[in-house]
Amino acid sequence: MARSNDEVAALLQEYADLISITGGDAFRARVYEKAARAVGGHHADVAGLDLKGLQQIPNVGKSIALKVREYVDHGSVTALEELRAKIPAGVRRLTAIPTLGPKKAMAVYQELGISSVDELADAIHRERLRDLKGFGPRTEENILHGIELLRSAGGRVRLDVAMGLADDIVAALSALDGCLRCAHAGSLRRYRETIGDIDVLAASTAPAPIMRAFTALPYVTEVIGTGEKKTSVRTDRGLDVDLRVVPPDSWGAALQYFTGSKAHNIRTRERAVHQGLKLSEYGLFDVETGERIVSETEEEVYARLGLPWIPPTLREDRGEIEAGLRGELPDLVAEADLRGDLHSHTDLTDGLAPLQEMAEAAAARGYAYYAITDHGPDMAMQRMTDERMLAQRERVRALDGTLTTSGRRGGLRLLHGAELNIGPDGEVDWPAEFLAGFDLCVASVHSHFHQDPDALTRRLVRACENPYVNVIGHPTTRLIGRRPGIDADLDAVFAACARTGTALEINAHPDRLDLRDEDILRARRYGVRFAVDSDAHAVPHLDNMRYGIGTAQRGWLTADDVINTWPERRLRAFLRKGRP
DNA sequence: GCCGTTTTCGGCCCGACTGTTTTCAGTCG
Repeated sequence: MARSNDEVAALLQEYADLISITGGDAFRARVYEKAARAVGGHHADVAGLDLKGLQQIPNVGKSIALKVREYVDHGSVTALEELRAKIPAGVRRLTAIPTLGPKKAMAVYQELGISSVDELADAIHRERLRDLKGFGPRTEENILHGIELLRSAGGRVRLDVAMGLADDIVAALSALDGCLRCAHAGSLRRYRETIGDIDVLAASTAPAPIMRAFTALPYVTEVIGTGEKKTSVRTDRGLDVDLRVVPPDSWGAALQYFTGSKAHNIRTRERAVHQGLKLSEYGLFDVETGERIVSETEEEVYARLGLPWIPPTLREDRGEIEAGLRGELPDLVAEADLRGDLHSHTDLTDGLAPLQEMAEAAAARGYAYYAITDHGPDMAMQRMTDERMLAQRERVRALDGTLTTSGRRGGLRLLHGAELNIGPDGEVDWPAEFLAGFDLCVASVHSHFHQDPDALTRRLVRACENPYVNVIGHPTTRLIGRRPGIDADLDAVFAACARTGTALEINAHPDRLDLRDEDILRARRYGVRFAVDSDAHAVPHLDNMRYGIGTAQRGWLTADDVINTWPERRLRAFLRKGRP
């Protein structure tokens, strides 16, 4: 069941937008924006907080707390309703057009009464914008072009798609003579689940040839803007790419700056200001003398601000600055910590590769253990039977320990498991006697997504209470950009996982990344353990683990939180789940 | 409207690029 936080965050963001459009105090608008983000990311449901509790949330003071209470109690906020009465919703939507911000939106509304994208396009064709101050022919062109882009709905792109393109670009630019360093930054370096555009950073003393090579890349369809230091292009992959070229000795400051997030940067720059310093992409400077203090590495920049180096996956202004100041940044789980993968398929069900190939690929990754978890019979299309599953177990046992796994003593340990289906009432494919024969069971929801929240919650909690269910697979079943997660009370599920010794999966497939980072942050407060799994249906899917680890890091997880980093003995003890 | 190692008022991140400007506003990240 959806928490009120997301609704309230949307409301506060709308209020901020309307303040900007009406020309209100820009600082006031910024506070509402910051409060919106803080509410959205707050662990507790704001519907259950009193005024005092609300004011514990950063950037929520008395005034905003009162508005939140008003919304929770009455379903609306008077101040917001008043602004909505002045500014039609369509005017706010105009600001979604690239190059058209709050000022221009207000201008066309006030001067011409335009309050929708269609009306705006029409007005441009009738040359009605010509007489407006600040609007020239290029502005019209840009707005029309922006409307086209908006309508073709580029949207955000899957993490792995963006990573592939970024790797290509970095490789191409790195090969150039004058390019001393090159790397991707931005939300991609932070492993956000979707990517709006790619930021690439290069170090060079001669930017021009790099800019030229960049705009000439084969997948570039349009140059949005180009200068000596920055060039932006559109590509045929549905992604825009920004390239920044900086002097080599600015590399650290530039990488820090272009990695973001914006909110994290604002916090670091504020810290700089309080110390009489100025932080930009060119370095950390003394305000008085203008002298550059540090700039070559990220570590130096953070250190001079009194902070340890902060991993990019934490840079979201979710408390990482405060934790850094206290020396309490988590020692994040890394891909190298993984000892195995606990969720994978073979061609016995809907996987593509046979058991042997999947196991060999796992061994090649240097895993100590690897679980085969094909679907149970409740997924009728998979044609699973007891006999087929038991026959697979024979083959798994025969293969167990026989494959040399790189960099480890002893052979790859194979675990025989299953991905069970959690039925509408929380029951799973097999009775206890049969389940007892597996080394581990993942259990996941695959259908009946639209039950009411109570039923969905009971269903997942009941699965946790099954002594043979060790991992809840892709817990919300969302598909990024295509299907929202189920509407269960996740807090109740998290509590049940912690109570019963059931791990929550972080499914590493870039379509899922489920649990998502914000849910992980909440779940870990309950003391839940996690399994970062590839859910591989083919050999190349094993490489998706990096996205699962990135997501786990965004949820502030350490290796100790993740059961498939544990030594085999500790893992097996966890999988017994307190059974006799 | 929030906040505080400049604390109850006076600040609030910084720079690149574009277009319409004769010196700068708007937008973006």
